[in-house]
Amino acid sequence: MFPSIDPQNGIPIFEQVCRQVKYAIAQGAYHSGEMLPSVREMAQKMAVNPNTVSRSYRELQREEIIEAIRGTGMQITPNATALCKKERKRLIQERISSVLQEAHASQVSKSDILGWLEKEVQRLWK
Amino acid sequence: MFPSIDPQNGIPIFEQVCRQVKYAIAQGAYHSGEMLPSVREMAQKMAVNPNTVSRSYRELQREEIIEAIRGTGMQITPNATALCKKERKRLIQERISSVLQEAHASQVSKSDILGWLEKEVQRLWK
Amino acid sequence: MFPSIDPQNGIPIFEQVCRQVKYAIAQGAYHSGEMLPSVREMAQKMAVNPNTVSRSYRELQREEIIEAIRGTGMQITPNATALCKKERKRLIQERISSVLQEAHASQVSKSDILGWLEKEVQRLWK
Amino acid sequence: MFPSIDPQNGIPIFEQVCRQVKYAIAQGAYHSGEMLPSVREMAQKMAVNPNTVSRSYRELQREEIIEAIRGTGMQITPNATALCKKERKRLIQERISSVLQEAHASQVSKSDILGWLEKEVQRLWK
DNA sequence: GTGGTCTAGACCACC
DNA sequence: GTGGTCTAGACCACG
Repeated sequence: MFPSIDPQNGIPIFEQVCRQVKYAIAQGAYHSGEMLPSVREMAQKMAVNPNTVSRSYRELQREEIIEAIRGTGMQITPNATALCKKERKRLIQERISSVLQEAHASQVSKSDILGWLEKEVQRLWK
Repeated sequence: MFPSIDPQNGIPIFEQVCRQVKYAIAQGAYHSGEMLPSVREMAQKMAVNPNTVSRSYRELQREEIIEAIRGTGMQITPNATALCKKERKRLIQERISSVLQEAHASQVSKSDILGWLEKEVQRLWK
Repeated sequence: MFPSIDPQNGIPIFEQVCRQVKYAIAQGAYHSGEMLPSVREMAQKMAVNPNTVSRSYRELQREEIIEAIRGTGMQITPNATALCKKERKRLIQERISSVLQEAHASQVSKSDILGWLEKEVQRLWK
Repeated sequence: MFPSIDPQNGIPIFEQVCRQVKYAIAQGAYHSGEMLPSVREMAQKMAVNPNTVSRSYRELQREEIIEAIRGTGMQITPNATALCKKERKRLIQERISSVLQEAHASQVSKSDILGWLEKEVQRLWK
């Protein structure tokens, strides 16, 4: 279900956990009203310190993607799916914009950049 | 010549200094055999502690982009321009590949992604 | 465990720390997966500033002898022992080659040099 | 006559100049009572800053290998040849002793070390 | 003047 | 608790 995390790649572990939960929600692996695994369960699944999972959940709560049900656990909010999808889209567009801007600043020619983009798009979307 | 650095953006200052020097070399602002501004001079220009610049220069030395001439200063190596240009190209291609991969994994449709790319390329390369 | 360092012998302290760690690993005092003493601990043991130890650890990281586990400490990499042993061997062979070359260039006779070598080897290896 | 110096190898340039002069004297290229080239001349020959040659000469004077003749230049002292030869011998013996000691401390086997020594001696003294 | 090293003390994010 | 970064100020050898 969750690919495990990489403690060496510079991205904080709690951030990686957040991303994976959001990703799972955006893909429809969790739906509104479902419960997320408990902190301890999730920590074990991901081979991560429970404190770290706890921090991730706190973060997700702040973004209103999950909410704490006292004595029960963390529940996916009604608009979680929409939020996660929207965020993914925004993030991807931002990254595209930023990399193209840098390419332009580095004086990469239009034909070079179009070539690279074409190649990757072909490869991925077959 | 050098835009100043942003101490708040998460990227370590010494890393920002490295990047700016590499960028300047890639753009042809420095050529092989020229001397880089002295540690103290650069530190003042960028409003940064000399130790920080020193660390950046050490890093650039390790990457064989500059070399220290004792008692004299830091000199651009013969192949610095090639190295910097190559690195920029590699970085941009990697980022393009990675963002498109994520877009694909998020099930963005081919037409959507092509639309976004087209729009940005038009905007930047006029 | 670690003999302390000599701040007066021309070799930078951070370099001496690196060497001692590598030496300890080559001798089998540390094994893959173990944690190195923390920066602050090592600094106290060696009566050195923590920043200096930090620089040594950074260097060892670059050589892939240890890796940083965030919030946890520095861990010996899987191939650290092999790397350290190999480096020691390389260094010794280089030094032998260089001193013999200089002896030859200085027109030391073959019998003289053999005599000196024999004497030292006997003395050390009993 | 003088091989040129290497500004990148860690050994101070003034030290390299000293060594080369001593080496030349030990080899009999200069004899007692002869004059050394002037600071300016030597600096040009070696492509080095005159200040640096000056410092080397000062050093050689301190070791009583040359002496200043006012208004004339630097003269090789009567016992220069003996001193230089003796120093070379001492240096070589010290370095041999030190590297063998390190090899022993690193638990290199007697047969390994003998093999390496043999190979190098054969190669150099043919 | 140059770069290189070291110390001291501070602050940060992470686990 | 951990490592990582930054600043400040000092000292050194080199050219």
